[in-house]
Amino acid sequence: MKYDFAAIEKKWQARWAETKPYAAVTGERDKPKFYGLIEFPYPSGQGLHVGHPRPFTAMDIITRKKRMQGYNVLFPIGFDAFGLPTENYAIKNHVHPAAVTKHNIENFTSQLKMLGYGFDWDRVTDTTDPSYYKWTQWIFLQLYKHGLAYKATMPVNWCTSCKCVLANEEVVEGVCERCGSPVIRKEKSQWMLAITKYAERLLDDLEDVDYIERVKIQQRNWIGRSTGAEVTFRATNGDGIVIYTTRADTMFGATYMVLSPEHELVKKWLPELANAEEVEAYQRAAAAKSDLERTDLAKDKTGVRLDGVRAVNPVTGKEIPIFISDYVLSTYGTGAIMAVPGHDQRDWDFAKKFGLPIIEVVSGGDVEKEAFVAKDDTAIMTNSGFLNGKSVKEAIPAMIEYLEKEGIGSAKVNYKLRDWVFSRQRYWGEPIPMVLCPDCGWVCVPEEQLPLLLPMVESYEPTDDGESPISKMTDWVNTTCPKCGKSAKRETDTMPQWAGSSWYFLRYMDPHNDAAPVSKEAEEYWGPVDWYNGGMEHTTLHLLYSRFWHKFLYDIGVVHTKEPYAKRTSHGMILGEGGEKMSKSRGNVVNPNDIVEQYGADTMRLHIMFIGDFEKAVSWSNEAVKGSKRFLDRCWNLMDMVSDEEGISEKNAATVHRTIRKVTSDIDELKMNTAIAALMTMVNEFYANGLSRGDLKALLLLLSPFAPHMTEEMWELMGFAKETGKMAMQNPWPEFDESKTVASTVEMAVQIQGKLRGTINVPTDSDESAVIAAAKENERVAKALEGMQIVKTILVKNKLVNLIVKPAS
RNA sequence: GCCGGUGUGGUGGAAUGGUAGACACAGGGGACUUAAAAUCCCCCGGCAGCAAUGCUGUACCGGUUCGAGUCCGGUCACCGGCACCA
Repeated sequence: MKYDFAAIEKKWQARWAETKPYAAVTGERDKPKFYGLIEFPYPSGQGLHVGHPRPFTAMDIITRKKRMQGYNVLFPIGFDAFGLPTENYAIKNHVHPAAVTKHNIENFTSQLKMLGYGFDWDRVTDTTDPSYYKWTQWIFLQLYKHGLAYKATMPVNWCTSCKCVLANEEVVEGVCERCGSPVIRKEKSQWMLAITKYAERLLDDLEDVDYIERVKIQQRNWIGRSTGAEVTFRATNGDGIVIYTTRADTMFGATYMVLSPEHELVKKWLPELANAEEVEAYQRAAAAKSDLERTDLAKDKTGVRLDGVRAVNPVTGKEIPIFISDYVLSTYGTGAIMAVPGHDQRDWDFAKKFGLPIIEVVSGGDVEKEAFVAKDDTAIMTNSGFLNGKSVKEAIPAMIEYLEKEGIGSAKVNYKLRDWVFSRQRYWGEPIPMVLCPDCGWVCVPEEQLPLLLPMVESYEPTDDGESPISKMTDWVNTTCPKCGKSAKRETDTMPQWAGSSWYFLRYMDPHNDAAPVSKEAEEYWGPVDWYNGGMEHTTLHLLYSRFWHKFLYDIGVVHTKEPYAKRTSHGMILGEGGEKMSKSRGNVVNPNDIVEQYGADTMRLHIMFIGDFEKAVSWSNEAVKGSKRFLDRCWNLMDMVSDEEGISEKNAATVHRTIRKVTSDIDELKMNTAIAALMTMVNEFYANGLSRGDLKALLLLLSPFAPHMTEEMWELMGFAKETGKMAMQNPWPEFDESKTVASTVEMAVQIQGKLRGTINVPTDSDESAVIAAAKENERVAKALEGMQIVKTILVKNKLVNLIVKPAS
């Protein structure tokens, strides 16, 4: 009988839809729970591409194995469906984004079902469903009520093409992460979320979670904690200028100061400056620069000296000039620095350009050539009064202690992380449930009025003045103040795409709850997510944002754990043939549908796992898929050669037990490629030795997470389903017997001086004398030993023996 | 510049400090077949050799070790992240 994958896959998918073997049971106490999560897809119009099945199949395999190991498994799926591509498609084709979304979700759903994933389809969550975004809005209101959401006018990243504000995390190398258009700075009033208040916890709690190291490192870098000191410099007009420095030790070398162009003291001082016009011109020029231009011009320092105000270095007592320059950022530290050109390269560059004095206060370099920035023990303070002779490491705390005693400074921790710009001037997102009343200011939409539905509009086009399309819907915008009843206006901006995805994993636990985002009972049972796999590109966006929301929900008692995800792993990208990124323009996009049609879902699943190291990028090869199909064919054909023998056969025992051990541990370690290789080896052995019914049974159970359709069909055809009364996937995961993994004889390597000279077959666990005796009988070894005497032997049991020899005397 | 990662056959990739190249793809040979496909079996890093076998080989240079793809020091190349963060 031929392996008719199309019919088999259709049959089993229908049976699973009917019997729901993947349903998770909230509150099941007889089994341990396991919550496996994958990042829910954005339902794009192109449908699933080969990038999706990689993480999905891996977690499907993990959760299938967990079920067989007796866990109550939650493996859910949903759709992160708000977002720009859908909106843009809707604009172009004059259809409502909701209709586009519905259509795309249907398409995705059928594709996911086609691949045979064991999702609990009764828990599907869609971020654009009002019954879902009701709770996204509710969480926003809680954030607002706890002072973590606020409206602020500030320079924000503005995408010139999307006509929309972007979060810092969405700007990559000065251009929009989505569309690649230049990003400029624009003063706008925006909703902000105070993620910086959680910076320390987001950093510290990384210690308690099992994330792969590069994710932790990337989050740490993004949060960017630095320790230093804040110091007040006195200006000649009496004002205090607060600066932040990590190098308090170098204060004796501070020969000038720099404020960011946007610094408030500059505005205050303008009237008393002799060159106010020049200063204002510089400020205007800096504001007009895009992020890209700011970084492009990094090499060439610009700035203007403030003519009329100077500062006093508090440790030297000397008067020093003050500049404004855009190399000092308004958004980090205090927006003002003391410049130490001898020991900071940026200050050095600026000082050289403006002819400012450079003083060496740390010896060891040549400050005439470049800034000397070393901080190790060999760097010794000089020209620095009471610090002279100390190392930099000693000098920093000594100076901070001095500053604190004098009352002019104190230790300070700073973070690179900025607050999260939370409003978007687009249609297809969650409306922000706030009302602006001329008398009461910002007022929350009452919780009982949620969800605040998106209004139907005629056009979704963003406006050139940077207002949301909803702003034109006067019926919707004009409302009454929930507090005082007077006429008021609704917020017309919507939430960013990251809002809905910041808590969706909680909704899966209790997807139909209308009284709370998630019930206490369900959250306490399922939380936290045991294993979350997703892309590296979400490390500083989604992953950080959702940790922040979760910590907030913890603080207000919605969830019982500080961290949402106990474990986080990450998959590499699937590249096109030749290692290039898949893209429509290159024409190298692989559609999973085509693979499934040609080879079947089981082959697709198996191959995407076999293709290479899960964590690394791999290139897709249409040719290589055949190998995975061939393997499944070989498995199928085993049915023709299986003997009547029940139980694991004697001749295959070592192979079978070893394979069970290998596959079991490899799945847990996400080494699917070597797990499959081990299964292939086992099948090759079966072809060489023949196999029993028990051998085949073990193979089917081990293979069932990878190729669930074919294994169920074979399980049934072989009569195993009748015997056990269960589908293969409902049987216990096979156990291995360590004692049976070893064969009676082993092949050992014989080395002489560390070089391989031959191999010998000896009984397992042979001792040194037996091994050496056997080695001497080996022709090649004997030849190499001629005229030599053995002076030392190193024996690695059952592996190798290394003979150290010297010429016989 | 800073922080990560990677470098192994024609290709994708395996190797708790212990027989480098498992397992596959491609390629070559054979069996079956009227033939092809499919299937089954064998070979497949390089150099030399009919072969047995020998030498050599994991980006490069050096070190530690009985033994190094693996550990240490240095160099080069590529990939990812951050980037005027004081």
